Amino acid sequence: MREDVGHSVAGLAHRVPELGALELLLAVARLGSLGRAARDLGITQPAASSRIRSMERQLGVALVDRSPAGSRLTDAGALVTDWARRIVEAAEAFDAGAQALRGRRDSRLRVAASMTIAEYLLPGWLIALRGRRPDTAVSLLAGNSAAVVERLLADEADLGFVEGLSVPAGLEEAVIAHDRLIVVTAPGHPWARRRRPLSATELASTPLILREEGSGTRQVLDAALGGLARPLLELSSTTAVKASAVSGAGPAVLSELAVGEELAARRLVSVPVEDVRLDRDLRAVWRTGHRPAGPGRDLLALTRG
Amino acid sequence: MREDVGHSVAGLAHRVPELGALELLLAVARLGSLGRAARDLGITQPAASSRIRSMERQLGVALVDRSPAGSRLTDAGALVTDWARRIVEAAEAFDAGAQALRGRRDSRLRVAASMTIAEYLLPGWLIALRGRRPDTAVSLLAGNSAAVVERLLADEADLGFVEGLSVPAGLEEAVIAHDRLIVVTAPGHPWARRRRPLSATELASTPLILREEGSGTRQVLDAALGGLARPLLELSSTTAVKASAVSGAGPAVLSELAVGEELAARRLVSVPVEDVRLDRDLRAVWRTGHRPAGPGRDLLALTRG
DNA sequence: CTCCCTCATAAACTCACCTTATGCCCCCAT
DNA sequence: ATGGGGGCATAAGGTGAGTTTATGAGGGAG
Repeated sequence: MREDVGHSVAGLAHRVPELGALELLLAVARLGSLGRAARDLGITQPAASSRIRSMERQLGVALVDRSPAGSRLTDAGALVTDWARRIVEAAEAFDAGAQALRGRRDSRLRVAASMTIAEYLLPGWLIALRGRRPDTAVSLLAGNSAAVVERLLADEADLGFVEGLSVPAGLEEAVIAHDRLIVVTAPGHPWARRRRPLSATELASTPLILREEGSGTRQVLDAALGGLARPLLELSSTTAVKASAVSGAGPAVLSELAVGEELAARRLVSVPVEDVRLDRDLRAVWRTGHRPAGPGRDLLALTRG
Repeated sequence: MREDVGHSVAGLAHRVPELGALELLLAVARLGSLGRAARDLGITQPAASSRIRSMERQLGVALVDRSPAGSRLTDAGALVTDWARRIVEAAEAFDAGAQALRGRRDSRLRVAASMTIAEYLLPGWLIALRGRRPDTAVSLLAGNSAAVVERLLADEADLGFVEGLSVPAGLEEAVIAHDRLIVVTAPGHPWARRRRPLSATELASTPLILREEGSGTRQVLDAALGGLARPLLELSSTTAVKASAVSGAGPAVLSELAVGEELAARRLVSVPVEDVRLDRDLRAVWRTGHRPAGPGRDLLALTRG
């Protein structure tokens, strides 16, 4: 369990420039001059010059070509800048989420969302919403589907997002997207090299790494297999399930949303399945008669294909 | 063009904890105690305590429940930790790429890759490779397909990755994955609401935001349309094309790899197309008779589905 | 009851980063 | 030719965040 993503190379922070430096690099790429980039970030030109220089020293690569006419990225600099952009985008998602989490009850828009949606989708939506309505304060409350429903009925949230199967009474809903559970294993597992799809009975008779009973993910799987899922491990967070699967503990069943990066990096491999309905809808929900208006309506519009 | 990802909220770095703090938070989540997390990162327990505390102050949310038996994440803390993990993973990719970029000629494995692959796929592969062969030093050279071929033939690289259509002489190859070009627009564009797929003639008769002539992306599009692609803008980097499309300048044609996040966050919308072959293969290439052995063979194995 | 592990607090030190104040270089316009 | 302005680099000084060491308080297990 200690051999996964967080495997303590102990010093990532010393080998990767800090966020401010990466932002500065992006600004230089965008504006074409150290001085303009500095002004853009509200620091002085010598500070920018020094920061870029120490980043180049740290990485051991020249990033920008300085000239009396301005500064342009080197080839290596362009590549580094693109990698840096990924970090900064993740940081923007973090920031959007964190602001909503801190948001007080007097926010213009009170959102309640299930963990999976809050984790993987909502930050992106909030960034898009901020692009359209920069002055909207959003507050976020994350919990399981039952908690979301409760908040809505108590009028403590204007708009909710859930992934369960159930259609609660007293609420209206709209399907906004589809999700699918998939079976994944570490690349070394025998199933990783399977060509023939797994059957429902095979899946039901194999011990799996699963979320705990009561979670949306588990509900869907149990329903699909007729309540027969046999747990090898029962863990209470998507992340813990992923970590176990990556470390080779066994096959796991998870939302497609949760494993995109792991599949791309081949830390996990998807195993084909047949004869099992693992699709599920993601729904927006609100109190009957209180269809969201204003910013809520905008957010809802963003989430629909 | 200034209204995109890098839109200078000027202070992201002041609102997002720095990488060291995020790593610390992940360690606390993993190890269940501030002290153990501190030891894991090679700092003292008071330093960890203080850092977590200032992070909580910065975010305005309690992240961990302290008890004499240890520390566990709060609900909000679990969410924040998951968002933080995304940043740290992007930083790990950055680090893996940067190390390879700095790598000297005496590295055990010399890789040459096209920009798109170096940008989006290679860092993940390098992380996976490091997991299997921790002591392998990799050097990376990124350029267009022609440069990759040149390096291989001059024996300045052991293994290359290209996305072009061509099959160069003197080299052997293996298809490792498939990529697809897609048409994207900002959500406000009329095409974003189309249901009927675009025809080849429609695509060819509409001015598009494109990569420059000579790029792999442009080659594939020109071939698919019979050399008729009409540029609205010609830009020399994938990033610039994306930024223009996001800001609503017009429809763009880009690799699927490049726009995953933008599609997920609805900054861009994919437009269906019919009767146009926009698929392309991603290939590993090496000098005839010099099929990679050792670490190169491992990397090759990683990249194949 | 005692030992150990947990976390918090206080005081002193370090050092990375910023600002201010320069200087040099180049291009352009007068 | 000759300022003026934009570009970057360097030097010197200040400030603050993060670190360590030292210590104390609380709870659980043997």
